Amino acid sequence: MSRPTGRSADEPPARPPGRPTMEDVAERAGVSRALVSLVINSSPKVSEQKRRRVREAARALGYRPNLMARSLAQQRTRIIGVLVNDLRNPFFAEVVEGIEMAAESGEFGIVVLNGRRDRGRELTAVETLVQLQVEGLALVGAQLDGDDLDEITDIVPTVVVASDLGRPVDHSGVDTIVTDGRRGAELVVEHLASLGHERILHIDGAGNASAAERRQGYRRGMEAAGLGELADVRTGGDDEAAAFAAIDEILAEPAPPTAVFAFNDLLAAGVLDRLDDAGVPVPDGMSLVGFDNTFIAALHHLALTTVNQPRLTMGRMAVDALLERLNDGRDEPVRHILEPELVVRGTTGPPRP
Amino acid sequence: MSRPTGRSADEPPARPPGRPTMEDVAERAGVSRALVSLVINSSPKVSEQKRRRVREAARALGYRPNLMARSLAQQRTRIIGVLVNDLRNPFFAEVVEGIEMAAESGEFGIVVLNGRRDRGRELTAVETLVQLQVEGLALVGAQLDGDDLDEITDIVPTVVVASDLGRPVDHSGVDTIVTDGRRGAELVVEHLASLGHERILHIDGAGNASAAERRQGYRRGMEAAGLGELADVRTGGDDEAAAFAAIDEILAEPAPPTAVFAFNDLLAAGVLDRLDDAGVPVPDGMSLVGFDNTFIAALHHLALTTVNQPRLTMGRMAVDALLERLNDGRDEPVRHILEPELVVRGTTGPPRP
DNA sequence: CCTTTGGATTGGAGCGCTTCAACACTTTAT
DNA sequence: ATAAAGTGTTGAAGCGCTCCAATCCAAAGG
Repeated sequence: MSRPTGRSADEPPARPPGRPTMEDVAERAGVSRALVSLVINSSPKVSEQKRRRVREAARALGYRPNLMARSLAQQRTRIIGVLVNDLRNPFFAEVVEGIEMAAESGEFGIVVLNGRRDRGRELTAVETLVQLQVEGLALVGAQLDGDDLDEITDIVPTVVVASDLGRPVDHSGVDTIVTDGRRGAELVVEHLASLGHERILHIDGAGNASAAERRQGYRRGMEAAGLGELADVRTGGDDEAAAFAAIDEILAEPAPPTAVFAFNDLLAAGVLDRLDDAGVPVPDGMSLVGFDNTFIAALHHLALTTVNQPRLTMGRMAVDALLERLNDGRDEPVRHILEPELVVRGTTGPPRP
Repeated sequence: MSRPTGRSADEPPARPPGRPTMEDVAERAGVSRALVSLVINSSPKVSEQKRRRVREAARALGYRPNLMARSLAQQRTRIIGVLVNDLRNPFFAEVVEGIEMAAESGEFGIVVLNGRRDRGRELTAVETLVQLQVEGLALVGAQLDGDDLDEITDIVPTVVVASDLGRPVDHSGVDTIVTDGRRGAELVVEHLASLGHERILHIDGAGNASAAERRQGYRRGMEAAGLGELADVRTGGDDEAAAFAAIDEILAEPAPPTAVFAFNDLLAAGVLDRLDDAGVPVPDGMSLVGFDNTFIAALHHLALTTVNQPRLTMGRMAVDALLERLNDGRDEPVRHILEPELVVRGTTGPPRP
């Protein structure tokens, strides 16, 4: 009575809509679904003969495993979620590349979501990633703060790259990979001061994640150089456009600065453009320093003095931090603070006498 | 039948590891799993009272729906997969932003995978996206050709952006959004020729997806200008470094060109650097044109003459094309060919007499 | 009073896969 | 010969969710 392959007239062959599933492959190869699964996952305990038959059937049908189903059954996704502040900023794009490369060699995939400089979007993006069941979360230059992450971090290991949650007190689930922005800013001021500059202005990153740190470094540097009361910070942002207003303002003043330290390279490029418009020569009329050492700074025609951050390394370290938690079970937070490096190019020189 | 170690018979439900599921929420709210599902999907047919109780329970437990499970059950993901040639190229990054924005307003999410200029990686990336069950596929500047996509395109609607599969003959599942690269290149040559240049060299994009088209446009332009036999193409690539060798070669020749048309802005920036190294003034000693009109070209210190491509628009159109297939059931291919626009800046001028 | 109606709720059958205990068969040890 | 110890293979129980048909219950209609 029980015919195994009893497909009688009342049951149509059934290739309704949809792609072939494991079931289809199994049927075509004349084996069980379980065996197909073993073959797909290249288990060693499958006879060469069946393995071939299954492979053959899979190819013939154009079978592709359904990652969603697999993840669900397996209770893991092997995906690292990446939230990036702004993909248009080459600095972040390169950090992400570093993350991607490292993830790849750790057998993980990544899913990148772009916050597009909007904190609200960052929040929903993180939520999406968590719901996607990512096994680790890398926040690149995120503007989110500790409170936003409170709930998240004890659900999924998190690493914050190229920005900082500030006091990492109660966030034992969060690792941090940053370049020391304070120190970087100090280096900048030291450099400018040693060239003889006194009126050194900082155009900051406004609410940007690393802005506070660099501001602080700037202030400290000014004080250390005995220029404490000349310290002057203007609100900028994180792209070229943000620089314009600040520069216009400065140039209209009675005693403009002789040097400008911009929050990042993009901003510095904007400053450079605006100074150009105004006919102020750089560095003779004004010295200028950026931050990040993106490829833009290296362009000979800009030759921007800046502060280097090792982007690929940061990306790699971020993934390593995650993998240590995932694979080795580490559960205390780590903080890697990388040394920034001043890169002197052509936009800085002694002030005009 | 001895059972070595195991859960005792009176084992309480426990909260093993793992996040709360719908089941947990249902239990806490004293309702069925189905009802919780309805609430989560904001179905109108739920009493206000139960809705509140479920919401409450969900919040208390920190419940987050599992997107994998949902997609599996629902048989759809609402995800558009994006494969991008190179995230470090601001041009592609902006196209992706356009895609992301459009997808968002169409209630789709996107997953971006980076090919990192490697065709093999592109292939596996596409495979991954398909397995992820994306509902649409956007290939941005991909190097893949028709054969690679043969199987893919009748599984999932595909749109090729900013590159071209060439003859779209048998690929009725593929839409195309491109700027007319041939025309763009012609515009460049026209511009240079009208300035009086004759020895106009093209440093191409090597195997890059849009390279052939621009090469062709260059050749046509040269012929149209009566400069056909002066046409000269050198192998470049798609980043700054690729330009160096070509420039060194050119400058060593007896009769170097008076103008260079580079495959894209990045390459042009490399050319500019190298010319700078060699002490060749631009545009007086050499005119230079890029392609893409990325923000780099707009920097005053480069002021690169280039060809604009409407990146955000391209991204939007790509998503629209996909949505037309997904939502409206269109099934013939469309090809949108956008008009390129020459942007004249400071790197082009008449040749030195 | 019973039936009808319709809104609110629920049971249960999947979605495509993994996984594990159990089962056939060898092969080897006893 | 039988028991023990492998090999391959498979049935079936999930993974967390959706969704349809069935059920329940009150209010309305006859």
